[in-house]
Amino acid sequence: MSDNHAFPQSKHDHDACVADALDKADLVCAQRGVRLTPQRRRVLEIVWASHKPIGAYDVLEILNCNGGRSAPMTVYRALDFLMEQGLVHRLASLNAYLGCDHPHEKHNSYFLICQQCNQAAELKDTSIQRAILATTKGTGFAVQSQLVEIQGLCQDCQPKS
Amino acid sequence: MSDNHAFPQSKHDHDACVADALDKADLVCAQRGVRLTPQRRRVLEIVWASHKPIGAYDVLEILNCNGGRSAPMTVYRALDFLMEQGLVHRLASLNAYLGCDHPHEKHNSYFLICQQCNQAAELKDTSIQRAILATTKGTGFAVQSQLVEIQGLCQDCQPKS
DNA sequence: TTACAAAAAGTGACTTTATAACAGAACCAT
DNA sequence: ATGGTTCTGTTATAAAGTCACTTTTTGTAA
Repeated sequence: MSDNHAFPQSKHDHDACVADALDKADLVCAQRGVRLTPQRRRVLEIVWASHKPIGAYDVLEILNCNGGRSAPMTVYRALDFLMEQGLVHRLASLNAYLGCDHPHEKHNSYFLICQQCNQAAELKDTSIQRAILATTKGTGFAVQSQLVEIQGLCQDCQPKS
Repeated sequence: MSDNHAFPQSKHDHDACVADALDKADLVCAQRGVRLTPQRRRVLEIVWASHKPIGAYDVLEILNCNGGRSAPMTVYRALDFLMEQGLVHRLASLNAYLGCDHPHEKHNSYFLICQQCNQAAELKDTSIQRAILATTKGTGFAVQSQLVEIQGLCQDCQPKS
């Protein structure tokens, strides 16, 4: 079993992982000529640091934990920017946000969400995409975007046999 | 192109369609020994009558339009029951509810949502399901349920060539 | 047939999630 | 420097959903 696109390992270096994501973000924003301002960077950092889908108001709470007084709009604006740039994704079934680890490329991603530990994994695979296109073909529907969120139990949370 | 599982035709008999759905609902509830009370039946009727995904508060408004005084809980409780029985589905990307036209059988459905006319179609197809299972296989993830919502333009709303 | 427990509905306050609208500050290209 | 654009602050409010408790209805069984 490869660890490619899988759930974050329980024993990995969170800090390095977050730092890496921020580096990537700096890079793609510089390349695109958009501004990863301190606010936006801080929100991205918080989302990544949680290492699982996190709600906007939870982000806000962390943002304000040192006496800050930011309002919800601040967080939503930052999240909107980050989503536009593909740096975070929104999980509609959780009303929560998750850092994306390959923001440099356009992709149709879908998500595995563990109902036990609340971790989520983003998978990048074309077979579902192909199945969707094949299935909708006969309907005359013009696909623009898709939302695929799969609930279940990750390997670590399954009852051991 | 078949009209099987497609968008509702613009010129179909809404009333008959709703009546049919209610008949089916009566039947499946009777078979299962659960109670499709007047409230629940009325909410189901409203959802069906809209013929497109409808929000809980919009249901409430219709429910109350003749001087009723129902509270949100009333609607949410009815919707919860209807979802348990597979009589309606919730579209997470819209926070809206849609009547299901084949409540008698268990099914993994997915949805085409037109961004123009806001109609939605429920598709029942196993190829996406198979693709999901095939893709998740290597991850050790145990799939329990899935959410597939596809945004785009239905045939009627596409720019004509 | 009445009495009782379970299921359903009523009620009001409340929580969570998200947006609107407008004012002020920072940035940056000329 | 200055003026437009982008970003942020701020207040209020909308939209979606839940909690906790009460009352009513309903099916069942003594």
